[in-house]
Amino acid sequence: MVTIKDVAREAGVSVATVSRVLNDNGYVGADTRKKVMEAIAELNYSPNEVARSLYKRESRLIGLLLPDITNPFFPQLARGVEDELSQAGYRLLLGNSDENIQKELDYIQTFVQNNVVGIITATNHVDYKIYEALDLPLVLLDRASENYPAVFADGREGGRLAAKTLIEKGSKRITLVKGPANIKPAQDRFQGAIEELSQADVDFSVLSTTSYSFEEAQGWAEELFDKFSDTDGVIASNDIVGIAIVHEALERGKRIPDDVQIIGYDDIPQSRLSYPTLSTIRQPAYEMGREAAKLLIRTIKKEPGVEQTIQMPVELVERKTTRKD
Amino acid sequence: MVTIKDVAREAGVSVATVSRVLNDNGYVGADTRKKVMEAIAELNYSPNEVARSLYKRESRLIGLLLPDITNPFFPQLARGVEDELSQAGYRLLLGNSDENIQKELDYIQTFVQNNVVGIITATNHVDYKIYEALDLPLVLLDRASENYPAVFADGREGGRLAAKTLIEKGSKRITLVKGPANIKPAQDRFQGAIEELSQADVDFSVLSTTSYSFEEAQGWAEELFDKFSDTDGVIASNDIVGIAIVHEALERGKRIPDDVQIIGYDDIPQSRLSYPTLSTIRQPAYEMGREAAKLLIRTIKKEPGVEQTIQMPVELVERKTTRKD
DNA sequence: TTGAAAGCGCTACCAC
DNA sequence: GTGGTAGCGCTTTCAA
Repeated sequence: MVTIKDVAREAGVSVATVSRVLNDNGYVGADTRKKVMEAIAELNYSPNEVARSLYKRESRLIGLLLPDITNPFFPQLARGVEDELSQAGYRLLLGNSDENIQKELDYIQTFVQNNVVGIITATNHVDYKIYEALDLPLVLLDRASENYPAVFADGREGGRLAAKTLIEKGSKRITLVKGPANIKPAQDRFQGAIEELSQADVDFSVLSTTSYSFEEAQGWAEELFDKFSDTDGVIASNDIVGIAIVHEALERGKRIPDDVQIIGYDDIPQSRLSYPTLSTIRQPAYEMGREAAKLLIRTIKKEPGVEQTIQMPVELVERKTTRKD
Repeated sequence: MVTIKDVAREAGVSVATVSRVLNDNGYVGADTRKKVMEAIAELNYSPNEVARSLYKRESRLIGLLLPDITNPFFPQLARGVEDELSQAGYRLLLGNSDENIQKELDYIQTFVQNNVVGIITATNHVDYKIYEALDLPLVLLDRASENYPAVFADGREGGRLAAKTLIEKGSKRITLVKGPANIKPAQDRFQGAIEELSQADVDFSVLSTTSYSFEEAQGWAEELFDKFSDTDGVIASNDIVGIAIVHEALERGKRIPDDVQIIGYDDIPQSRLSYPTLSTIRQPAYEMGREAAKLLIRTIKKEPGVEQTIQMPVELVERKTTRKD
């Protein structure tokens, strides 16, 4: 490993001087600077971040905590976060919590042990006690909060929009799929949909589900049509479940959208590849990730007047599982 | 921040002693140990990994370099890696390279700067010059190599299997979709398919594509049926493209699998949610991730006789886009 | 069985 | 403008 000492020796100056040119602060004579630069290039030196981090008590690392990168909504978030962060010179320490509190605690702890300068968490099972004690910039992603900066989409409005869409397009016996109870955003969109459905002149029923997983989605879809075989409009808890429902409807010989309309939630990339393509409520996941990263960077830099909360717009994406008018 | 000094003071011992109980080495009297443990608990102390890392010149961090987490094949790999690694007490520094050599170099450099103890890379655009100079355990994931430990699935065999399947099930005018030229595994499976097709008594044609992205998949599918409208069997370059092709075939009024059979590659989770469900060649992505992590850990620990290379089996998953016999 | 102290690579303060 | 050096939190000799 080549260290600052080697560079100093090579350039015939002191380590202090090398450090100055490295960090571009303090006075350094033009030719001294040149010598140092040459030595750096010559030795192919790059500073040890660990030593820096130790001294300055802060790294260029940021912790990102996700429920499960395997759920196609999260890679988008993660990518948005990374793209913004890496551009600003930060690197990502990644953890998947599976909404398991112990894993979450473990990751938070190692984030701290590694001197991260901030944390972004998209976890729902948040135990505020840890976060409270955390003396670190924190931003919540895909989750609202009164206590922390947060970036999230308007779930309630999204739920309303989904319901309104099906109602306007003529569904009369709507089935609303309720996502996992412990996932806050799932409940928000559920509430929004309920509000809208309650005010309208339609029958509706609710199917309770406890997961978003690919493995189980098919099961929920079957259960749905077993229980509510005559439904003519389904509001899915997310796109995975929505795609599974489309699939199952076709399997049972229903015509989409004539016999049954289906609307998803999230707008994951594969929704436009389903057949028929899935109408859905879009959350701008990638942009949410970017915004969260920007917000975090601003709070790290202690910029004044940083908004506590960014609510991203939700949007109807009309494709082929809803009727044309 | 509570440091080892605080603990030492609280316990009435020296920092050396605290360090000894922390690392469980050297002699420590039973009651001294007890006092220290109590102080640690009392102060809720956990050691600063950065300081440790600096002194020992190695961290508990591992760098993971991926082309793009947004491509659904990679979250599975990543999750496998993480599950295995975190269990062994390692944490993940994550980077997406987009197959861009500069990003790759940047990430590698910061991995090194942060004292990672090893690197796993699933990048194809590998510039061996950097890796050669790297004095660090490295394992290649989803990529074969003679020079480095690697975990990958048998692409050639997979390609063969895909072709053989379509041939056996009666396709006579097969279209083979060739994946991006710079992606090694894509070429392996392509070669395997070519081999098999060449030996068989069928016509076939090749469609060249340059990406795996969701955005463009639809375009490839359209191009395919525009150019080869009478094809009765398609070997897709991966499942994303496969799903897009299924979609487009249906759109054009073709019956699947009667008019055209389609076989994908990877077995990403959403393949079983497509309609009809996609027959495909499965790569055990999650397990590949785990194996890569295990392999890395073993080489880090310098265990003797570590295999240089692990080839994972590839497997036909028959679903609804191929005929039943 | 324990403590003192050097030193990991770097930054920042204080002299000159 | 530049160099010497203390010190970031920890581990590991070396002595006692």
